[in-house]
Amino acid sequence: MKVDKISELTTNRLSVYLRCLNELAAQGSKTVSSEGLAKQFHLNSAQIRKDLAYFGEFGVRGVGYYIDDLRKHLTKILGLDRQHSVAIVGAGRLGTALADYYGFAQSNFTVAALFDADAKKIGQKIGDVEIFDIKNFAEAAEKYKIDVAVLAVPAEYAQDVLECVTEAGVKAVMNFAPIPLRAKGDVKIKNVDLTISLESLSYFLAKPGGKNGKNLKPDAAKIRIKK
Amino acid sequence: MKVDKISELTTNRLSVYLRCLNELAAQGSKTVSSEGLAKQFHLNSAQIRKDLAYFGEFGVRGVGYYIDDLRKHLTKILGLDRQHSVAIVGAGRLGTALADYYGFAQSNFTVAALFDADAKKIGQKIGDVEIFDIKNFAEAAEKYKIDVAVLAVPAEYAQDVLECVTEAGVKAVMNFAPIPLRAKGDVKIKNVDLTISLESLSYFLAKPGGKNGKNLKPDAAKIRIKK
DNA sequence: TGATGTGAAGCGGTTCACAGCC
DNA sequence: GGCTGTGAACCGCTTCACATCA
Repeated sequence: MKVDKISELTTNRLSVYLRCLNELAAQGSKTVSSEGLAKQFHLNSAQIRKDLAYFGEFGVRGVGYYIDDLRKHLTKILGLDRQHSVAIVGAGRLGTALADYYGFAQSNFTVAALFDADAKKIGQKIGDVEIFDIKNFAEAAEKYKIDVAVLAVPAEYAQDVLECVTEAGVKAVMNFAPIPLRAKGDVKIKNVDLTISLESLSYFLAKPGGKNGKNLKPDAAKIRIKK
Repeated sequence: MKVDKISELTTNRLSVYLRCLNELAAQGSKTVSSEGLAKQFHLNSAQIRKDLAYFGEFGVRGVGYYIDDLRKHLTKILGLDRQHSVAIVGAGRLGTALADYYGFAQSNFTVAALFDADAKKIGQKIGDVEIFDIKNFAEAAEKYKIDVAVLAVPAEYAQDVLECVTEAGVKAVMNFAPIPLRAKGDVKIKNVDLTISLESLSYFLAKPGGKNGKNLKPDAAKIRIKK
């Protein structure tokens, strides 16, 4: 297995494992087996072993994994040993809320700058972070060494903003706009689509057996015109 | 295929299809083929047909789908024809930002109440929405007919809050806290884990070939202790 | 002995390809 | 002729089960 063909499902789980290990370390544990981790955090032990084995042989047979050692490896693998500099584009409610989201710092991300197109907002500060004109993104990106952009703009502007930030050399983008974006080249986009999540909840509530147990008409389950 | 065994991947795509159809309708189109949809929005035509066919025979052979008709079906299937009433728990930055997130209204969700444990916040209003004491969740939930809870609280409180809201009868929960929650019974939880998304971006930037093309040492790709 | 690392089996979702229908 | 609806093939991820090794 080549390291560049690892699925995102695997890397997402690495984040989860790291959290679990942090918790165990805080409790004073020194080692843990894949089975122990799985039991405690409702995971699958074989999957843990397989995920870790993609990156190296971190375990000791008969013992398990040394927690501190494995934490260091995962931190390195996930790139959490380096600082990242974030630009948030869109200084509306969501953008400004994200500007002091404590989760950023937790993962070695620093919000370095906000951007907006609204002249009234430019120059204001959210905490320590100044709002700049999106037109000046490229120079600010260089100055602050931005390597991650968060898109918190209305859907209709998202594609344009994406092109703006990728042209400035940003390779990692977190998109909150509810539309699929198309990027050229080697750019990673993570979509956080709250609309889809909401509608998924709505589907769950609406579907037969969703909200009110099984007391909806069962023959409403499938609409069939013929057959 | 029973309607209750449909994967979440499918229902998520239904949301996407509905968006696409709304866009086409706004442009004045009347019908569209699965192939047409796929081409325009970078989807797979077979998958569109299969997803839709789980719920009925909405298409017409030789023609395609009538856009308005299909929109109505999808709206019904996703439960977007009924109003939902949302409680946001946690009146911090994120919770208050979500309180006037326009995406809620778009999907027929109304934010009816905010909740917090901080006495200083209780009684304040964010827009039209009042902040209540989380201790009074059950009665407020009944009064406002809350059917969806959004958890925007620190990770260490999330499980307790979850139990509080599910005991009040809430069956659909959107969780922003970066920990996996365990619910009893027939409760749907949607996790929006920004930490995992961020760390996924971090992984992408850190991995060989991620940020700087292919100019990192190739032999750093896989750490192998032996073999 | 006890737990890892891993080939093989199992499973679910996606894509193909075409019969069936308008 | 054109496009849907769908069985079958395909593919990738998960889980199993065990050889391997401390």
